[in-house]
Amino acid sequence: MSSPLYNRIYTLVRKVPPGRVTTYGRIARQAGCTARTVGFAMAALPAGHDVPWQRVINSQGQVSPRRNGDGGLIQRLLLEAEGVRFDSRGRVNLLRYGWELENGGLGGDGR
DNA sequence: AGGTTGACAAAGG
DNA sequence: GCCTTTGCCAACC
Repeated sequence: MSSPLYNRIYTLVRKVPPGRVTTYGRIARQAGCTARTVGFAMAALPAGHDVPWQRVINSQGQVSPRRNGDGGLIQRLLLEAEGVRFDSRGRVNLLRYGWELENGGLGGDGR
């Protein structure tokens, strides 16, 4: 958090409720930067944070396999534990679990 | 100061 | 539906 930008990103991610996921692009737009920056901020997360980084996925609804082999698997398990259902391809239905930041909690879709 | 890489997004084939 | 190219911003060499 050496930069207010990162702090902004972390704050936005913290606002994501359990059982819900969001995309890098949405956070990036709210944080005032691009998706790449958000991804980098997640990678730079220090140990002992309160940021549910696992709830942040890409616009494709898939978890991004970071260089650290087990990370993606951990993320998937954490989301499943929160009630997020993955399809056979390891993808999440953003229309159902996608959290709309601007609305402060959406999900009204529900199938 | 310049070039490459990276947990991405959007557009095109 | 998938894969490829372009653009993006910040960090690392």
